[in-house]
Amino acid sequence: MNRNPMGAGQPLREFLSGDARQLAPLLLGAVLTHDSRDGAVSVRLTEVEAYLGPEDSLHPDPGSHTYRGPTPRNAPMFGPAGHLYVYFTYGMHHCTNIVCGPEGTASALLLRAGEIVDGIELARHRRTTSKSPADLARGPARLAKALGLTTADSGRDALAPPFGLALPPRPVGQVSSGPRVGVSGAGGTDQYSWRFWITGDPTVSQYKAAKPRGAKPDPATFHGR
DNA sequence: TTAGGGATTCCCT
DNA sequence: GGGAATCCCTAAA
Repeated sequence: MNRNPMGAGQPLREFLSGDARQLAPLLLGAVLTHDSRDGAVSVRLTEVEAYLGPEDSLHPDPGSHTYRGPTPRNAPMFGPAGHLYVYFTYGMHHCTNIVCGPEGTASALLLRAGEIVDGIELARHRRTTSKSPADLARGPARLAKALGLTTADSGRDALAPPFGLALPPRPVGQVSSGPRVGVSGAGGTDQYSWRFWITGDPTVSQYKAAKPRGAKPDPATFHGR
């Protein structure tokens, strides 16, 4: 679980300094651990989404929090790779990103879903409403909840204790991709098919089209497992 | 200072 | 399948 597919000995942080869109499929199967006071929970990532920063003028990303430049909230995304960007949304949920790209750029991978591979009892305790193991981290806010992450963790280094990230020994088999979830406007179209998931994995989140507040989801745009 | 809306989830119908 | 819950961030006045 520690070998680096980009070459033996190359530091993980350098690996993460690459293009988020290329990193996304390689991060599938990686295990993120958070060792808190209550205990450790580890999640094997099964679904991620790439978000880019404003520095690439050829490919602006209107779906990204950094589209309009740096703000206090999104500051970690401009920092070094391997750090966490955690944000609060809908008045009640937290979502977790791993920052990618060289320092100064603002790309990241949103962790959309995963499989709990360690600390399942603690994860279940945190996720009071979820019944089946597959649902514990099925969805970005669920994943953040299972790992016990909040905005207090935003900007912290995911590669150092109490966190840890281990790449899979080899890239996972079949990977699917499609438009990002919940992103309204152009950033949610198939021009930005930057959502990647392990094909057929039962922990991949349910697809829901971005809701323009009052519109119906389009069945034609279904991109599930 | 305020209004608008959100990288969602859960419960109810 | 639809709607509520609920608060923070951002932009605009």
